[in-house]
Amino acid sequence: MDIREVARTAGVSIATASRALNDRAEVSPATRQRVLEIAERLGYQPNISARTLVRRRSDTVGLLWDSAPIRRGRSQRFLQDLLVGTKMALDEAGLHLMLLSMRDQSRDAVARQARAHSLDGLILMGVDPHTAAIEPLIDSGVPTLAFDLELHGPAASWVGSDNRAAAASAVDHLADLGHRRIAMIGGPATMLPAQNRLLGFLERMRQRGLEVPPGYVLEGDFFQDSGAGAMRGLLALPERPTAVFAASDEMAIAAMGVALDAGLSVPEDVSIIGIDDLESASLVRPALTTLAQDHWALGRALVHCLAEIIERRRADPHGELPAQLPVLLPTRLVIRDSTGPAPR
Amino acid sequence: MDIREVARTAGVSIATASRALNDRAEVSPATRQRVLEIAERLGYQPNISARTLVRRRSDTVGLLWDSAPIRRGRSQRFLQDLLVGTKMALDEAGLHLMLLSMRDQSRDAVARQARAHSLDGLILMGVDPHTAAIEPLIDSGVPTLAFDLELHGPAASWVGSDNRAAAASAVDHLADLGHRRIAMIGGPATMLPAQNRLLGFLERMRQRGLEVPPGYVLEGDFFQDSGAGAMRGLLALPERPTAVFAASDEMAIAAMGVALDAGLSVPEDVSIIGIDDLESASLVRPALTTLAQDHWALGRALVHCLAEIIERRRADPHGELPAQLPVLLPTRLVIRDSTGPAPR
DNA sequence: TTGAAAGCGCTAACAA
DNA sequence: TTGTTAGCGCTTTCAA
Repeated sequence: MDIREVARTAGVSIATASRALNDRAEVSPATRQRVLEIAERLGYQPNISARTLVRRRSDTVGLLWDSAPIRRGRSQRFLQDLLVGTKMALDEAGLHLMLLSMRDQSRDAVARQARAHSLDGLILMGVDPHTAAIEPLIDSGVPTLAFDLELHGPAASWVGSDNRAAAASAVDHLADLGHRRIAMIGGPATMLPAQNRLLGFLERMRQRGLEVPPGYVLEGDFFQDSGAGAMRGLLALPERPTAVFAASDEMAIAAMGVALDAGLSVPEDVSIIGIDDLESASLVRPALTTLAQDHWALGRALVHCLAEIIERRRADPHGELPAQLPVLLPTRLVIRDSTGPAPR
Repeated sequence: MDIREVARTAGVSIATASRALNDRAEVSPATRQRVLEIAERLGYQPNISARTLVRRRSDTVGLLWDSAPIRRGRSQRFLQDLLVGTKMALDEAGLHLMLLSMRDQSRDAVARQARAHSLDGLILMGVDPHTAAIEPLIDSGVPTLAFDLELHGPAASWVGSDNRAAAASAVDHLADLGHRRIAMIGGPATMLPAQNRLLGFLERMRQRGLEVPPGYVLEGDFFQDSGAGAMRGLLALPERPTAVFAASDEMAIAAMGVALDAGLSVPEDVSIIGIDDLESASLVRPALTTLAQDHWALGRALVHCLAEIIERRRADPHGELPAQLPVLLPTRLVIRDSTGPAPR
């Protein structure tokens, strides 16, 4: 069932059938109508490969998601949520989604995959900023948008939550509750969100005149074990904090578990706040206070930017693109039961 | 940079270049070597659309995942895990993954998409068994494998956990701890896993001589709210159960929350066991005892079956396929802190 | 407004 | 072992 069959049945040429099917202007209403009806009746479905081959665009976006951490047993909940949000947004934009793998580790593997599949654009999530693959990708000029990864290039940009502001809100929330000894369990120093969360934390602590004693800032890796380990360190301190801000819900929940197991009450003895708003956050007892990242909004924002770059590229393949600014979305403070007034 | 360029540079015909690139036997080692080197040097990357068009296969599998529940705010953690497991397995099998959407609700939308993209196979997850789209899909003859959905056809089959055995294990575990008043919060009656979990529960209860009083079997929908609601019902019973088996971790965790909020101790007053082994299960306090579904193994099993059907199809496009049997994988009892000896 | 024809980049049948 | 050639199904000039 191809376009030839449709054309023959409708008694027109293939060219005309194509024009009608693609809603081109130069075809007469009557003809268009007839072709469309016949295509419908015959169950005609255009062959995407043929179309992509000749149009040199696929209406498909590739998504690169480094699954190595998951392979090592770390779950990356948040990225999974992000994936869902992004998929929805792509659906709305009429773009297909191809999941790419990072198995091929060669420098330009990604750019090559993009070319091979005639991908219109690329999305990066959970990709290490030091991956050698990024530079050739930027150079290739394929429209690319990343989550939480500073990407700058002629057709590249990035989207993320405003982590600095988020961390500041966390400090504000705790400080407003009367806490003065506030510790932070940070993320890996190489990652942008971790950097900004730390920055926002330190900044706001200073602004509010709160000290950060030695040992009060620990580096985790966003995953539970590191959160638990850090919390044990915090509890062993001669003067332990009355509140802890963890740079991920996963670490926050693990930290809370350690506190509970140590016989402390949360939030009576120690308040804990996370960031992400994973589903687990509302499931655990006490339910976790956290800064919610809106993965739907992030997905939409990303797809929006990407679609715009693609559109611009199409309109003028070699023109200058206006510099793309990163989009930073606000987080939302969700107060649950793991934070309360400072003890005494 | 196309195959013509490679051929010209190597001083051979396009056909020979193609043969060398595709590792065909009829090409001389010297020629092959030369072509490969030149392709490498030129950064040649075959155009997938062109290849798909002529070969009529794409080495790509489509994954259909009904995101409507997520759109309604239900998370489907387990499917997300399954997606990850499946993606890994596909990578290993050298298959690309295309995420399909169910936006187009017409009966044969899926089969059409499969044809349009020349997809080699299809994976269904979280798809309602009553969806009208399934029948035309089966009829279309596209190799299709589903999770937790009885699919039978010339090139279709399915994979899932052995839910009946899983439920039986749950009963055994609780009964071994001395529980006699065991209730169950089931899943939606239309869904296969829910049916089998209920069946396994009732069967094993009978086998062990345990009664199931009226009101002891409640129907939920796998999501948290229904678990909480059901638990409230159970606690309101004149003689409340000492143990509850919930047909999903999400319901189990919510049920546990209700019990805790009602001032009961878990597992001292009531034991709770779930099924899935979501990440949250190990995060909540008390940590949830559950029956773990191995999503990696499920993914691998599914991809294995699918690849086999695809292979067979290729070898003999119109031959009879041997009847595919569904693959049922065992679950694993993970004993944590939410189950304990029966009270008194 | 329509049709004829070229060609997107590749594979594979056939011939040499 | 290699080359010539005919398409795969579609879009898009160009001419009518």
